[in-house]
Amino acid sequence: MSLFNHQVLQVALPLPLRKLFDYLYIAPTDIIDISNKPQQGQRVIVPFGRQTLVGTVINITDKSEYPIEKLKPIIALIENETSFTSEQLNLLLWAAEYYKHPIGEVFSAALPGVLRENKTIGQLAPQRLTLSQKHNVDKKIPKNAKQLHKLLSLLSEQSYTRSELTNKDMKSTSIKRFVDEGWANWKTSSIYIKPVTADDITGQLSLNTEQAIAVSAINSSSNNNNLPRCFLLDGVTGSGKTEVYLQAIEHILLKQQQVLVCVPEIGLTPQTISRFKQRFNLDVELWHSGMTDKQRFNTWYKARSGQAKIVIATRSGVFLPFASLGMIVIDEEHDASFKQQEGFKYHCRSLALYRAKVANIPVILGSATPSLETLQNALVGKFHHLELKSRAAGSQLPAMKLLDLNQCRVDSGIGEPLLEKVKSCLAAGQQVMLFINRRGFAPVLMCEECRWLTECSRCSSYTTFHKSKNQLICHHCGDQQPTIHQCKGCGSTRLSTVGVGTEQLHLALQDAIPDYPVIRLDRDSTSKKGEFEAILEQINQGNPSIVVGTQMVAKGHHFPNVSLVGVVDVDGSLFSSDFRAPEKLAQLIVQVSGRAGRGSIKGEVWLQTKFPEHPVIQDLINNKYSDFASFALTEREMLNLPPYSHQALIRAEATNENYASQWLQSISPHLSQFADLLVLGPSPAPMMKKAGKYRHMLTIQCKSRPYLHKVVDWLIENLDSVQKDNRIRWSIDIDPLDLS
DNA sequence: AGCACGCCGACT
DNA sequence: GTCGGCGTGCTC
Repeated sequence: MSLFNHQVLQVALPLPLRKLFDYLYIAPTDIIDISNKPQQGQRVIVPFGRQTLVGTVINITDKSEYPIEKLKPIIALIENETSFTSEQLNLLLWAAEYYKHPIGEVFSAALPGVLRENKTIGQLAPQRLTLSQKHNVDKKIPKNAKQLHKLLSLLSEQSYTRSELTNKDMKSTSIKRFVDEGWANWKTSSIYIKPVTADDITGQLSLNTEQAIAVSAINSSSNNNNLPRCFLLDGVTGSGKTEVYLQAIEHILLKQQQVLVCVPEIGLTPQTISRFKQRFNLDVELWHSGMTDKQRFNTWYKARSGQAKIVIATRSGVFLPFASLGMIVIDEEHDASFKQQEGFKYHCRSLALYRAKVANIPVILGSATPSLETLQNALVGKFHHLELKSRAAGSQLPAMKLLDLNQCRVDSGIGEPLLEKVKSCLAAGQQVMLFINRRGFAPVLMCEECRWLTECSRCSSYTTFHKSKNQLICHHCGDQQPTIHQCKGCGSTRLSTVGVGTEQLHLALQDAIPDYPVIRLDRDSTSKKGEFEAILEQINQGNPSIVVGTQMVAKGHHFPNVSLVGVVDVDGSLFSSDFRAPEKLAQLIVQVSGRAGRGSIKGEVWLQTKFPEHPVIQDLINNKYSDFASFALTEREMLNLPPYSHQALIRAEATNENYASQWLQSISPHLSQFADLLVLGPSPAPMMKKAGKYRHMLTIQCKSRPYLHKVVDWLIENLDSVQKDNRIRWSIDIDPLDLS
């Protein structure tokens, strides 16, 4: 059915529904308004049931699947412009399809908070202080009023926002004077964006050969040959990755394009930011969750207008609009915080790669410990592999020590020699850091006599000991067996679990070393705002103390007085149910190695293990990360694990202990219609009981990504009809990282 | 997700 | 007699 002068708008609404809603658009008869025709990417305000919602126009047609007489007209087009660039529209449509996430939530996630409501960009655009024309201000300012003269000369060049003026040390009283006198006023006008010149860039460092090769490879990558434009910048700590970024960025800026720099959540440190600001006398903007709505809008706006030359952002920065994006840098690309774990579970790196491919611009993925996914891409030639192997003079690696826990007394997870070493460091006035990799920690039952571990009889995984159920559960395939009390290898009854938790370690240390403070640093102990910073401050004072923490402590911060780092629970990672645990452990060890012994003290890193001959352990202490990585990749290939296969995860949660698992169980038979598919589970999520909900998951693994997506499409289409159960809440995770 | 409607338990 | 619990169903 076609309607004269009526159009059907297919609108994405911020709802957890994988569909669009159709609305009528009735062209206004008013000739003045005729210019405001609906376009894709335009925000609209629509009636939805009893509420009104802000949505985004995705398609404009003249027919609808829905009975056309039931269609409601939109309330209004919010503004006379598109809220998403065509680059964003392309990215978001692809992302919704790839991650199988409700499209309205995807679009909503890409908007700054203030635009999720019925407000126009024009209303929110930052006000700029603009010089009035008629006044002869120069003569009216007293000679000795330096601030006012400086402000005048600034404003003679261009208009400024309040925050830009504050950044230039302008006092609010001076600004007020200008406004009160009528010399200048606040306007929302756009500004002339000055071209970037070589004068805007200062303080380049000279490059070593490897750095120079990397910079020239990136800068000479062009869009008219078939070489990949994605670069893995694989450089050890202290090898000068940042200088390579900066010089590659310089090249883009001089082409009058913008650069997006994505950093891990913890990576937005003042040092990083100031390094960019020192190098470039240009508009460097930030984008992260700690900013206010207004600050976020300003960055969004400046990226879109082209004013922001560089945006340093956490993962959601990949959605920002750019007038002319020229390059994306992902620093510490292996970092798990690039994957969103809740709601729309996208990976910043994957989206950056897609976005860059469409825009035909280069991407730099930088890391000292690249993810196996990225290394694999480099190996098969999808990415250029640029290596920086030499480190800056003066920095020396700490000594690595392996502590065999079979050969010494162990108390609460700490071997006696390590405890003695901790004491001697403290006595020498130094600090000690002890790490536990608790994420993915799962207790495995082990025989104290012959070191046999409880294995799953159905797959090649180890089973996890569940004390509450008194069962051994395989988190890989979900198989459950009653707990055994005798070793199947030697018959011994001396069975114990591998691994310790932070609390246990914290208490044990306080007990053993009462004279020094034991500082616990992890997500649980730092949930309150500012608490984390307060603890960091305490550590930074440098007084002898022991810091007990999880991986988060290893990132971004360096404490000057740490001479000893201990990785307490290496074995927990070796036998974890998460196949990525060894990779994470290797990354952690490389990172903490950079933490021990800065300055004059030579550091030591101690690894505790009951399996000193384990190949992963041997690789970690004797070889470089790259050796470990190629070993790990071989193993992944043998076991057909990612990146040699692809995974999708169905997570289900329910208030009843058994519902989620039973529901997932009933899904499995329906999947047998698909060939070449490995279905694992249901198995309990590592954090099985969370907020009173019982969580289980089903892993689907497949060699072919398109085929996997076909299966997931079928599931989404049929999950609610085949196995209707509204006591269950389920979600899908494509390319899951954290199997919890 | 909201927000209604709807049908059963403890309160003025 | 009603207030309110959250199960169920729908929203173009």
